[in-house]
Amino acid sequence: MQHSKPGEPQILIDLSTAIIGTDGGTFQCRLVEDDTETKTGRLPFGPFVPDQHRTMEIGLRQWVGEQVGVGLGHVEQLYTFADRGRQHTTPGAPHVVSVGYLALTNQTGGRTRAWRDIYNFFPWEDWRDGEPSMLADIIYPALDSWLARHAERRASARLAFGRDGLPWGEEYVLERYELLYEAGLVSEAFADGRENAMPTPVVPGEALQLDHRRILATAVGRLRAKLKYRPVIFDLMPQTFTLTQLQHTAETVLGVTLHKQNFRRLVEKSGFLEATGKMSKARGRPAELFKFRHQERSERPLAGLRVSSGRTRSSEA
Amino acid sequence: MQHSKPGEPQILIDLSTAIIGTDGGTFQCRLVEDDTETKTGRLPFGPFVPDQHRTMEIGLRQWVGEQVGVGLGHVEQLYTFADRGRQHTTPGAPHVVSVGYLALTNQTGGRTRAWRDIYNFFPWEDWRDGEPSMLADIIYPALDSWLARHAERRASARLAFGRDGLPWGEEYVLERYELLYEAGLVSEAFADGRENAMPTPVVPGEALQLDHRRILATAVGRLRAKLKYRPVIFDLMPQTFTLTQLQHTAETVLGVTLHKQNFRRLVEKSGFLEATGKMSKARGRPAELFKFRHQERSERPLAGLRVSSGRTRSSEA
DNA sequence: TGGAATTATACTCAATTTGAGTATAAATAA
DNA sequence: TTATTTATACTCAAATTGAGTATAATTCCA
Repeated sequence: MQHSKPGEPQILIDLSTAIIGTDGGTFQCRLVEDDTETKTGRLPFGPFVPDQHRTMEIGLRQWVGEQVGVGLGHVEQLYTFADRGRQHTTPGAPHVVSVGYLALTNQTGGRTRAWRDIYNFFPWEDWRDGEPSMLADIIYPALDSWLARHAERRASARLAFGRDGLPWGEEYVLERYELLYEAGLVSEAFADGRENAMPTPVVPGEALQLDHRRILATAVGRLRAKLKYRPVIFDLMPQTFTLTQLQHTAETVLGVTLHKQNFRRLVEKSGFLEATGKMSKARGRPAELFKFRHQERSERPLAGLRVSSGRTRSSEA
Repeated sequence: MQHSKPGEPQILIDLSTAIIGTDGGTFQCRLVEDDTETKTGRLPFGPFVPDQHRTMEIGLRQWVGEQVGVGLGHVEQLYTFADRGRQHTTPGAPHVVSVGYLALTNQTGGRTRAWRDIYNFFPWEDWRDGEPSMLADIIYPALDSWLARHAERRASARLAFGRDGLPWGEEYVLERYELLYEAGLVSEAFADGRENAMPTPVVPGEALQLDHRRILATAVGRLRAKLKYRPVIFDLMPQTFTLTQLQHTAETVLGVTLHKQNFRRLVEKSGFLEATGKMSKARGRPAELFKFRHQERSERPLAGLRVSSGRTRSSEA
């Protein structure tokens, strides 16, 4: 019950934000541009300074504003990571705890270097064209060989990766990343000094600085789960949009394809949409433009968006 | 991107754990017994000391072990609270951030002073005998008068409390508590020096020290939500149990009554239960004793436990 | 100019799940 | 022995879901 006495090592809190948006079928995360070309990317982050920041959200908005200047919609706290040896590890330095946040935006900056495709960091998470072949080719063999020495983790691996006939749960993004980390299959596992040599095989997928890829995995997992019971998808949409655009956004986030007619039925029944009367001009038959009814936001869960994972893109008629 | 320089005020992290169990229809939380009779209760908590605790969970297990000595089942991080002025507020003292945890146990100590009924702290959350009359009698009038001056919070209040024909969502425990706090209707709102005099009416319900009632509200909300998609309920059950006991536990946690026959159907179909062949000895017809299949735990979501809120206890045939 | 291709939208239908019962069985209490 | 209590089995209509087929309104291009 006593608090730590003066003289004990200081604790520092970093606020790190995964800013997520979509842009025409790509799933994007905003990185900071201040790094040299050769270094791995990083999320916007900075210390929580209680004297300046009445709440952590105020602090994070300051760092986001200064470092990337993106307007944020929905913001939510994800998780607080504090394991020793998973982030900054200068000996003697204060211990750094990082509080991860998810922020959604509908202003993605197209294809600048700063907006990066999230599936670059987690290529095994994109099932829109069917099961990524890297799972069977690289990940499962490597994971199985590790599991042979770590039988106690087998049940977690079955659930996370949907082995032995279990379904692939698209929301277990963090669980999958953590297992790969634990198995030494992502390069961050070796930046921490847990082991010395970085062995092959390391699974494809770009790394990020510090524990930022872990925070991003948490963000994606949370967003995928939340999409199914809260109307957060509209924070990713422009003012008006067609039902197909809405569906593509959902598919981009979830990493699976959906059944078009049923998606339509679900979303129309939900009561969140208001027809604008205007039409989109595109290739085939024009689609009606809808907008989100903000008044309804707080009301209904938009239950569903239940994945009825249609065909994959490649197998479409 | 720079970290805080030496000389800035120190940050302290408190790890606070809401240990939850059930005991024959009461919903219990473990408090620490070291307080004098007159003081409000508190959760087990203590500082996170990075040099001693490799992870926060290790730290919390230490404080729980020392302060209450309860064996923990499922443990999960809830949220990190850091708002200035919502906890310790000695000026000049280090800023305290608290990380709240939920822990489940099946060893409740009966009716000691240390195991307290959670609905003492949130009496408006127990709908097993129908809507608590205090809502219409005390809470809604007080809340409405506050909302008249804070129209921007009206939508949140409608969702949290299920006004205007919206359903009561039993998982919005934190949202309801936060609104009552914001409206100045719980006594903790005045311990912080935000306002000086503590006005009446203050809503019924016992307070806890620091921000512990807020952490407990987070815990209950999370548990209620999680019950619907993960088999956490079994962490609250003894080794073997009848279906009725299982149902009573679910009702106790959710604060509503369930339709017996449908609960049975749901739970039998889930595949989590294994009949032991033994029978319980009680008043009416003996019930079969079941046990939880641990191997299945990781596999299925126990989808459902969908509240089909049967009759209230009082209106039963 | 007139299909072919493309995209949007409407509608169907069987299987499953849900909500709300009724009916019956096996014990104890009086 | 009968009432009371509790457990369990079964029914049935309504709603939801999964997976289509059918048709409409455009542009593309030969």
